[in-house]
Amino acid sequence: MSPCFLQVAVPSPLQRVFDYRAPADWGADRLQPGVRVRVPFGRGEQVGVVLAVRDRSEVPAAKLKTAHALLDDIPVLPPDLLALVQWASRYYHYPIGEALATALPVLLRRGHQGRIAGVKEWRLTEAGRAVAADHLKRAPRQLALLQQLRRHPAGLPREALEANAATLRALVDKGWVEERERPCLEAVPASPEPAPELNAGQAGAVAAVTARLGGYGAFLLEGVTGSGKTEVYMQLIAACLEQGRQALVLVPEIGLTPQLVARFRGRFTRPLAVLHSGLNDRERLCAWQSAAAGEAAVVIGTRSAVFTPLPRLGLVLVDEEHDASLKQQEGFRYSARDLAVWRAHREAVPVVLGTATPSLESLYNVAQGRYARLHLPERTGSARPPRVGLLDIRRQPMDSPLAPALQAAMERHLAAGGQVLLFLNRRGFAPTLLCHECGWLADCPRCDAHMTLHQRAARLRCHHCGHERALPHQCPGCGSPDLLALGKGTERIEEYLAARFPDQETIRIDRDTTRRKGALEARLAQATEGVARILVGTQMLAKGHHFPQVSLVAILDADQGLFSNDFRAAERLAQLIVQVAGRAGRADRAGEVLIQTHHPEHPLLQQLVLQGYGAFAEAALAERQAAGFPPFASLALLRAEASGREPALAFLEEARDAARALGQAGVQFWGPVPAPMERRAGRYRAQLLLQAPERGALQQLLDPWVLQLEQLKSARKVRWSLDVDPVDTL
DNA sequence: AGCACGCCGACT
DNA sequence: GTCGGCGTGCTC
Repeated sequence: MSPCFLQVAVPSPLQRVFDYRAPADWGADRLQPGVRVRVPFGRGEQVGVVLAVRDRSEVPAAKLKTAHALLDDIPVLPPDLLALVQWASRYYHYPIGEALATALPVLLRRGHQGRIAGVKEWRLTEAGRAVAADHLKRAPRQLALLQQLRRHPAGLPREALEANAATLRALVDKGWVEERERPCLEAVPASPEPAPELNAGQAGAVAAVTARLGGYGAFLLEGVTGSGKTEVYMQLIAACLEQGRQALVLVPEIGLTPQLVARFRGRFTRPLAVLHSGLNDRERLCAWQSAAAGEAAVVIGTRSAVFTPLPRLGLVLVDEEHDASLKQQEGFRYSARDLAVWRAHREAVPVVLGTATPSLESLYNVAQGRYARLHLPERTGSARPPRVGLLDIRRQPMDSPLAPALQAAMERHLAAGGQVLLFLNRRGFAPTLLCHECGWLADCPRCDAHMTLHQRAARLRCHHCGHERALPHQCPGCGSPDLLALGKGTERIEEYLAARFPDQETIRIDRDTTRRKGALEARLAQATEGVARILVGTQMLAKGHHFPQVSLVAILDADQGLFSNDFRAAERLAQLIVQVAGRAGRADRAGEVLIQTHHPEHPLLQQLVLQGYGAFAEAALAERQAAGFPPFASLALLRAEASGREPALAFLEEARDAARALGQAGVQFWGPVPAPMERRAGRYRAQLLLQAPERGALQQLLDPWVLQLEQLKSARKVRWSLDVDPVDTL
């Protein structure tokens, strides 16, 4: 029997794999790519994934070690998925061992073996449900836990319980609370919701994609808010399930709401698994395994769900394909959308990218004939598109954050029984605090940024590093009590509304008011029910939620997005405006959208308002082409941060020189330059941008370059990362 | 990245 | 005389 060598990807920041001897008694049939092994590494032990099994190794025998344990009988990653992660590792130039570790559920990368059948949950017993509250008058903690469990009769996992071990113990000893195991796949509905009739656009889209089931095809499904994209998704999934295959659905974090899951779950007679960031390790692995075992027929999840093994994959859907959150912004910086397309191609299944506001990349792919465009032109039912208007706020009175015309519109809509949604992408009371006497500004000591004033909390907070301090009563510089809150945030709008519309209930939805678990759901429910007539909030309010009574939407400050250094800022602003506008007038009353700006003549706003997103996108694409920016060029951004400015810049300069020395034609270098906010959380940041008209030229440079970067002496003093296809260059 | 080994300043 | 600073070398 010839000796057996394993090529193993070990989690380490090295762009390399490591060879090990396999013990002679390991069955050759179990040794396949994709199985995990426990191996000695350095002076410790690591869990790695076997990439190849060979009968020889180039590594000198003296250096070779023997693997310790084989953890899987069958590959934890099937060949298709292993290929996906390996491709992504090469494309994004992220070490294969770490890339695999990112793709696997935490428990698997720690070496967990065996199937997880269910997740442990705590719930009230019969006796616990019967107990009267006054039994626990002297034990407020126990009472609180009891009441929490009453609100969640289905049970809660341990970490969701607002109770310490002693409190829980006390209630268990009384026989009021018990632990039980719940299967992680929920029972399917006995009588699923019937599929509604489709309009012509929806039916055409469903027909086009179903015709391609069983082979690769990429589709851009473009439909305004309310045009019924979700229904198209569900009927496509139904067609896929009918063929006995599985469907993968990727959604942005913020869009994966309990309502959406419930809607999907209610429609199919096959089990659905959900993968999102709120799961604990056991829940995540359980869902993952049920997908890998072929039991879950539909997997719906956020970007990391693109790595879920699905033995009978038949369809891939990516919702809100333009959304920046589909790109991981740290560590393994992959685009879940782009990997979804690659995966669909490899596994020969259709992929559908859905959105109301396509990314310019996807529109370009349509123009190139790589994606087929499916259009849902109409809103379902009798809903009509909203009227959109620009509000010139130059020379408006400064004492109100809302232009008189907006206030009048609000009164009109409120009187007519509509809800009003005010959108401002800035939380807190005011962006900063200024001393009227000496000009002192509340700056963050650790960042090149102002601290935001939070009135109710009476704190100054840095939104970039989390640094906090008490709100000063006098200027720390000159002692003057004359401190001015500069600018406006959502909290200040809320305060203003309370004074201006005292009879209307207002609800604020931003990260500050929804930090507590379940708070977002509670507030959204309040908003949907319509008790609150005025809704004010940030981004969170713009995405995915249906407020049927909202008839007026206002964007309070469109100017932030108009003059950013980032080449994608205009695209983002346009998408945001369209998404926010989609919140208006969903039912049968026509909605109204008002955009406050100091630049009503700005071509971007003009184009968007007068001609719509399509015309905007066309113009933006022409600009990108002229400037040589994506999708007409490929970018990579090398970032560095260090304790001082110099080491970061020195590393990037050395990196740039090394790249130039590689002599790859067709790649331009911009920088290095200090990052737009150079100091953040006490660290100095800088970046070097690589731009290439041809993707291939960039990749050919990156391959050898990244290996050299690891060797640079100046790299020791910095933390660096490479971002291929960055979504923001800031 | 960790974590070793390896040479020069202020301390029990 | 040591404890420990972080410079550079390695991980099959």
